[in-house]
Amino acid sequence: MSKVITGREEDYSQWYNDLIIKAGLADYSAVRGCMVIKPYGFALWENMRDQLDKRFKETGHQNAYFPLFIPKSFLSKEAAHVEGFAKECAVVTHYRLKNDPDGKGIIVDPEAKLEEELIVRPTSETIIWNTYKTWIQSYRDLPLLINQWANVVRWEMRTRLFLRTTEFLWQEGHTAHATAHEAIDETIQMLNIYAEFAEEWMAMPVIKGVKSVNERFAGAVDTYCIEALMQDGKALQAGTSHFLGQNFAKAFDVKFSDKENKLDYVWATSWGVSTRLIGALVMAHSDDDGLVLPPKLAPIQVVIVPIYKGDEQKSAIDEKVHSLMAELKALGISVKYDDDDSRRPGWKFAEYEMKGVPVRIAVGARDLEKNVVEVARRDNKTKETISIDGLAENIQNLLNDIQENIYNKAKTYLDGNVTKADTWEEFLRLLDEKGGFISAHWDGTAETEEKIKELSKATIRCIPLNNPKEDGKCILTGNPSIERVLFARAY
RNA sequence: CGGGGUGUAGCGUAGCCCGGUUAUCGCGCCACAUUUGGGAUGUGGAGGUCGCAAGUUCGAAUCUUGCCACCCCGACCA
Repeated sequence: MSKVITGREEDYSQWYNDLIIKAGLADYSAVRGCMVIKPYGFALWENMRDQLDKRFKETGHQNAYFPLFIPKSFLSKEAAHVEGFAKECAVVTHYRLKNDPDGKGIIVDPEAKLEEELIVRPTSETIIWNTYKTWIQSYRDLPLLINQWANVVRWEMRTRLFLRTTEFLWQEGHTAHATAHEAIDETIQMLNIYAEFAEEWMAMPVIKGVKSVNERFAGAVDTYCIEALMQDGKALQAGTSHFLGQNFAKAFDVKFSDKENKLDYVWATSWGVSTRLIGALVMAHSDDDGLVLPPKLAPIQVVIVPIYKGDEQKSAIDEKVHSLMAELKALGISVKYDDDDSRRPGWKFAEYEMKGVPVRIAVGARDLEKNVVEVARRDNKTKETISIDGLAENIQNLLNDIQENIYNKAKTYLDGNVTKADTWEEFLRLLDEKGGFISAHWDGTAETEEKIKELSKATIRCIPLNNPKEDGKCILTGNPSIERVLFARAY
């Protein structure tokens, strides 16, 4: 286990920040709480986005785009929704600047005050449901299955690269259905897509579950989520899928005529994942040497480093590498040849380890004589000398091995860190000494949940799907309980 | 908004307590040479409103006051 991960919380934060900046994923910007996603980080996001987008389309969804600005009055139409987001909204009040009459630069023109203020969307339910009202009249218009890729703004007190920034990128799906049953099926379907993506692509095992009332999305009937476990023992909500019931349909008066010509409100879902997934990826797999990226998402899957003395050796290596790259690319493997002469091999080795490139191939004159190359894998840092014949296929297999190995390692960690607690003392001790998820009985009341949070800083992450029923006593109050739920300290 | 901390070159810093020539060092950057199998070496060079403003003083990175920004911890949260 890493030094940094067992260390103090502050050190871990520092390490996380430094790693993201050093690996070239992102950087803080001139704007408070906002970050610049750098090309390497964005390439990673694009890979995630493409795969998710493909799954959305396979399940019948279409992309669309709705406005960045939301009239203030829209936000207040759903009571719980406005309550949940009011405290973190950026508000546009004016539409013009002018020169300061005192000659000191530029000021907001007081003449240009907006009649109604605009909110920079913290999420798009309201503007979307306002639009859906005009799109939906009949059951023939349903289901309406829309997704949008967008940015949103939430004015959080404290920010943290990728995990919580003032502006972030995400996708938000918003669907309308004729029946509650169908909407719930959609909610679960999307949750499953997120879980599969996390596990198969990010190599990050997750627990699927449903949120308690306190942790539920503002305006939802039920919030389903995937929860992942970071290497420092804290949980991270990696995606959510909400069954909204008829709350937004009622707030925005979205009705449809069914086959019997009866008028009813539609049933809704919304679901989203964000660039937070990149933060999750970093904290799930990284080690003291830098990032460890799963091959399926790595912007660069293979890097080739030449080792040579003089032009003659270099051109012999170039020739071999170019044919090798063609073979790798033919198998759909993204490969970079770093023959930058201003960096030495050792520097490059360290650099690509920091960046989490899954496989490194070193080719030198010595190797060419023997028709071999040195292949190093990032996940377990082992090196092997492999024949150039059939190398591309071997690399492809190796990438699959690495993907699997990273997942298995994370899975073992997760499985080993879901611990049962039956007394309050044990609960606190586990949180402090071990971390991870604590499976414990809870009396089901919001008050108890709140009290537990106050006393221990742990929240209910979820009630796992298919959770076994089991009679017990609440960890705090001793009141009767019908099942265990998962607690953790979380990001 | 509370607690803690930091602002000096692209990055990291010394100097501040105890005011005094041309602001220290390392990394990085530019040029040349030698190098290249785990973050090379030498020589030369460029790069600074010492966070901002006012004050004290013959003289301020250094002292005083005010302000600003950022980071960490807490409340809030995808």
